[in-house]
Amino acid sequence: MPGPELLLQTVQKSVPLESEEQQRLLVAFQKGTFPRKEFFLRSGEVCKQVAFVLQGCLRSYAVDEEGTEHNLQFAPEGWWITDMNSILYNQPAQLNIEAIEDTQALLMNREQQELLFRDLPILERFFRIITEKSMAGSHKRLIEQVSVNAKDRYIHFCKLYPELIQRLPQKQIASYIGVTPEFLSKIKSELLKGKS
Amino acid sequence: MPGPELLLQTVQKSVPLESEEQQRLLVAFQKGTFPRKEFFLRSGEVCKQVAFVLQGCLRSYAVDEEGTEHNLQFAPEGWWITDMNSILYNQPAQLNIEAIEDTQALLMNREQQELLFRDLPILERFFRIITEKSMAGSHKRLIEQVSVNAKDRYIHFCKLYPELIQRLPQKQIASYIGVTPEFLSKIKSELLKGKS
DNA sequence: TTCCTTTCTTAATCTAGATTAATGAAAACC
DNA sequence: GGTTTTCATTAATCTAGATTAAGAAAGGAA
Repeated sequence: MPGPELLLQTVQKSVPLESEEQQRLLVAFQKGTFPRKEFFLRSGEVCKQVAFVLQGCLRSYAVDEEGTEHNLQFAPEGWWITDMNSILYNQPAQLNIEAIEDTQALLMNREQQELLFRDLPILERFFRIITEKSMAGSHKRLIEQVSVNAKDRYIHFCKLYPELIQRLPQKQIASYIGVTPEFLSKIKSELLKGKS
Repeated sequence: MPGPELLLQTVQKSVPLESEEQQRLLVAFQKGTFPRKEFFLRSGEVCKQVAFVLQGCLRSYAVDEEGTEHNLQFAPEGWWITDMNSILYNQPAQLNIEAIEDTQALLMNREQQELLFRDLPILERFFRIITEKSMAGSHKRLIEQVSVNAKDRYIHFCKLYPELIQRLPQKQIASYIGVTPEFLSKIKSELLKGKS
């Protein structure tokens, strides 16, 4: 059962917080526990909350017409995750967000967040900053997806998230880089041949 | 030569502004003029500014190893555009941002923007909100790219941006939806056949 | 230990979309 | 107003990655 220290640390990497501000921040959240395979959000529901992962790992994914899952994001410890389209526009989520491992998270709903911004403008700054950063990340991801082939996307993923390679089943990584598990298997065996 | 009214209108769709606040906002910007084919940003440069388009249209694109261009975003009147990765981390831009038409824009550099946030927290709110929205848009785009086929991506683009279909050369749209101009041509002829 | 489910691998075949090439039509430029 | 780039189209061929199928490994639960 990890405490909320990771959240305070994370926020304070971007903006300084007094002790009372820290308290005010924490009361905006509630704790959430998600055993492996349980859902934080199911597509069709309206997403009301943003999650900050303390332990474990969540993933967000969309399902296409053929029923194939496409991973959008992994959220291990210290990451934020939500369905921005659903929460912003109050629309049914296209995304599912599911625990890949037993997960502990801090959850904050939108109204709480807006009250928080009203009380502590510094936290509006924090969220402005992390939203800019995740915007930048999302752009990088899109560029990579359209302008790099599958093998190089895999190589890049390995460099960028070495700990996730250890931690996650290959099929989850395949779904993230946008190939079938069979093709990822082929890529890996080619890489092994090439190296030895 | 359009004035800055479009900017004030746009901001005030999200947050209210007093008259003095409006003035303070405007002085953070300078005017920029980009004849067709001129660049607001070239890859390799460090991006220092965000642009708000008053008239005309910009596009951002990345170039892959084979030299193929991949359009990330179009910015017609009322849209914001920048290279978030470059401006945030002060790194050489991966993106090019070029005028597709003769373009008038308002430009603001990062330091100006930070001073603006310090003076007017309400504008930090505004940028928090539009960054959230563009984050949501970027996510939608990524999901679409990986889970929908080219024909349906084109159909969706036509619905979403009917005015751009009129305005832009097909090759720019092809590059945005992630196909070659030849294949888009094929898609279009199939759609025509199907309809008649 | 054994059974059951999930995951990974290999290989054959298939397909959406790329590439190449050639032609005609617009625009843009002088 | 001609000429030179740029753009759109069609068609033949090619390829990265999907699909299908089937076996091997590797957990988990009991």
